[in-house]
Amino acid sequence: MMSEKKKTDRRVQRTRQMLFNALMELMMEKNYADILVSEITERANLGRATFYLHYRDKDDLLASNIEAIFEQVAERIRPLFKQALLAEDTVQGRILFEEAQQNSQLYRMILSGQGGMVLYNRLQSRFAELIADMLEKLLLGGDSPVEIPLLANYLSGAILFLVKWWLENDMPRSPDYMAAVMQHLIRPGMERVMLLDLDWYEGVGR
Amino acid sequence: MMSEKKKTDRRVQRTRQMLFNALMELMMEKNYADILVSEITERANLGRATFYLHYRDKDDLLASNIEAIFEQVAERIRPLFKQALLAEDTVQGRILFEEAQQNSQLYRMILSGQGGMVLYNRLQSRFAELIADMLEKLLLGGDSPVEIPLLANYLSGAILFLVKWWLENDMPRSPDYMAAVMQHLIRPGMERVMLLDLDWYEGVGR
Amino acid sequence: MMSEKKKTDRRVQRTRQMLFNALMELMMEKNYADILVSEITERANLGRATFYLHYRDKDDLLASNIEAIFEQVAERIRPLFKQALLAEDTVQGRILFEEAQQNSQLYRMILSGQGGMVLYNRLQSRFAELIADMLEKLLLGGDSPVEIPLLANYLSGAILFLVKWWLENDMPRSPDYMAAVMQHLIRPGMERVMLLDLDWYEGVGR
Amino acid sequence: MMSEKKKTDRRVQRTRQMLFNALMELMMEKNYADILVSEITERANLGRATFYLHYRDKDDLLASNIEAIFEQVAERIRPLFKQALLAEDTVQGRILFEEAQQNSQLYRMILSGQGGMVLYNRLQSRFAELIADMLEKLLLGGDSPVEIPLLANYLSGAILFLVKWWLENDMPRSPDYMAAVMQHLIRPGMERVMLLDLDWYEGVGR
DNA sequence: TCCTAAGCGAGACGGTACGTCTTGTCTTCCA
DNA sequence: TGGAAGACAAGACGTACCGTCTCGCTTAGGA
Repeated sequence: MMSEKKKTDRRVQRTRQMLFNALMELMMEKNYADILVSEITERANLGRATFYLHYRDKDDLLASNIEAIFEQVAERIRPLFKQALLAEDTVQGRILFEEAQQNSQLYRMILSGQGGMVLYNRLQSRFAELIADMLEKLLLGGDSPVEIPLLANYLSGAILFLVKWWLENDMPRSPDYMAAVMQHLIRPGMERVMLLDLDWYEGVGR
Repeated sequence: MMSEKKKTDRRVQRTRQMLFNALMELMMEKNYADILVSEITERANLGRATFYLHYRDKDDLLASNIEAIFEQVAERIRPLFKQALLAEDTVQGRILFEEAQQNSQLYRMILSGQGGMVLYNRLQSRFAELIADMLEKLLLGGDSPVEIPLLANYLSGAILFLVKWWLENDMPRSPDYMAAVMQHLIRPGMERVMLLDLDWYEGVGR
Repeated sequence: MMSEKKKTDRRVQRTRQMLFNALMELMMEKNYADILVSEITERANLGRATFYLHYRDKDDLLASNIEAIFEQVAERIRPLFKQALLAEDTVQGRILFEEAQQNSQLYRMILSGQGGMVLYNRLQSRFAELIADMLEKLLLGGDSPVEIPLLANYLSGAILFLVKWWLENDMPRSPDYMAAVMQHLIRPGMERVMLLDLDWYEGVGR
Repeated sequence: MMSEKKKTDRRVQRTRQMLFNALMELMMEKNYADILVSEITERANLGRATFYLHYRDKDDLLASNIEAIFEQVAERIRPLFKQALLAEDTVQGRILFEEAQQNSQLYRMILSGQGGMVLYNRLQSRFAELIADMLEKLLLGGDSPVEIPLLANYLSGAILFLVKWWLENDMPRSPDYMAAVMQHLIRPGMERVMLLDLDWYEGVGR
């Protein structure tokens, strides 16, 4: 019936998975730019020609799997944003740093730029999207005095740089501590901005 | 007597300058990674061999001039931080966005990653250093409840992402507006954190 | 009982025939060396894997069928040699050129080298063998003053080059004419050599 | 002045010579078709990329040097043809076989087809040209009853196959002997053909 | 009539050579 | 002496073709 197709598909899927796994492994060890196709295939126990059967080049391999990666990451992170940033407690923030801790190698690789600009930019923009979604839900259709993308980018920069700094310095504080500081740094400003009224606009030549 | 030496030196300086200028021009046009040494020398009207007379490779050319670049940038930005972040008014912040506006091509190139991770990371860390310096001066030897590098990285992420978003979206707001929003977002949190007392530490398992 | 085998055999034979036909067709169109296995199987409406089910490679396909080809050619040519070279008339020689004319594409392909050196060499050596056989029969057990292989190679070179020239120049003369010239060129020398006596040997340091 | 150019030229010439020498060496050892570009450059102590700096591919290397080779060969052989084929004595013919003997490896490689069809065909056609030139000079402007290219091809086939047979059988006879047999085989026929008169044409439907 | 073994198509895969491209080194000459 | 010109080695790239393999489909014979 369709088992024929399925078997071939599975074999192909397995090959692609092995290639991507090899790439990810290598990205943990060295700069993305310094990784050779032959290193990838060697690590994946595949012939170099096989690589080109599936992907045009190294960037294609990354691009073709990057979204799946971020979908996983987003899946893990999304629930954290439900209340995380504006909540009284710091539970959600703590979970964020714990998540970073558990996959510290991955996040550090991406955030420190070892995975290349494409990966870095994709993580950053995906993160900003997640935050924007969250902000919109919080507003429940109400208008924000300041445009959401601006706020989302501010938040993503603030949070990511905190995580980056934390990971690059080998996590010198507890997730609890980081979450608390983050909360204190971010929430007051967000609350202030959300409450800005129209009068304020006039003064700054929007 | 030594005018001969001097002339030679000047000639060398001129050659190096032309190489770096060519690189900067090219970085405005395409990804750093895609720029060839031959493109640089061609644009500089020099032989390719001449390049290797002065620099080991493309990265060396960038690295050898990057600090000079950032010194200029820092020189322009440093005064802005004197009071910028904690001041009541938004004058300094406005000047920051105006600076970004005037050299928008350069900053956009760097912040969007077109100049490569090295340049991006160097800008980011240099920026964090500037902020850290400023914070230390503000404290006048007094202790900060939260370590300065953490705060400096938070601030640099927050500010740079705001600038990045602004430039990538073709500066949809006035520098005034951006400075005001930034001020509202950042200052309350900073004030809160600076006032944290020791009691607070106990709760979060430093 | 054996009809089972037979049917299978026939199917296999048909497949092999189609592969060889495809190869022969392609050899008429382009250099043997430039022909791809995939071109052969495509032309034969077979899968590429099927090719390797029957032959090791392209050379194997040719080698495995080449003898059959030459058997056919030899069958057609053999009778011509009965008296051809030493006869008074040129009937047999004319038939030779007529044969070449009828299969001009094939012979031209082989003789001009389009079929590769293997085919060319095989035709040449097979042709020399045919001539050697003929010479031996003519001698009826008597000794030749000059060794037969030498003569056979001389004759095969002389004849094949005449045919080759004729075909490559689009047969500018009639078979009659070619046969007559060939006769005049070859017969006197052959007669002379056949009549050489032992005295002659002494002078040339056999 | 021009010594600059000359030095570069010489270096290039030397590189090309080394490549060609390596190819010739390899052609003595194995089939032309089986020789790899990397084998050539390795033998020539050059990088593979350097090969492509000078030649498009293996065939180009051969083609670009083949004429020089044949010019040398022709230079050595041309004088032999002054009287060789129609003279009473066999001196010239003996010299031909002695030439073949001295460069037996080269001629055997070419004639047995190890050097590929291109080389074989080029030698054969160049040889026929030499003979045609010689025939024309012999006729001193007088007309030949049979067109010269036809005769030249007959002669080149006859002679080359004799040489080929002789070399492939490890020169079982003396050059003297071969020259004498060749003379006996060829001269009577050539004389006969040269004396053919017009009456003869009518019978064969030119 | 079914069933079973063979021929075959499809296509993934490892391997090898190709021809191209860019890099970094070197040498020779010129200004 | 600095720079231009350009030959060269090194080595990764992406492509092409090869020969091998596995997996099902088809089909023709024998049960």
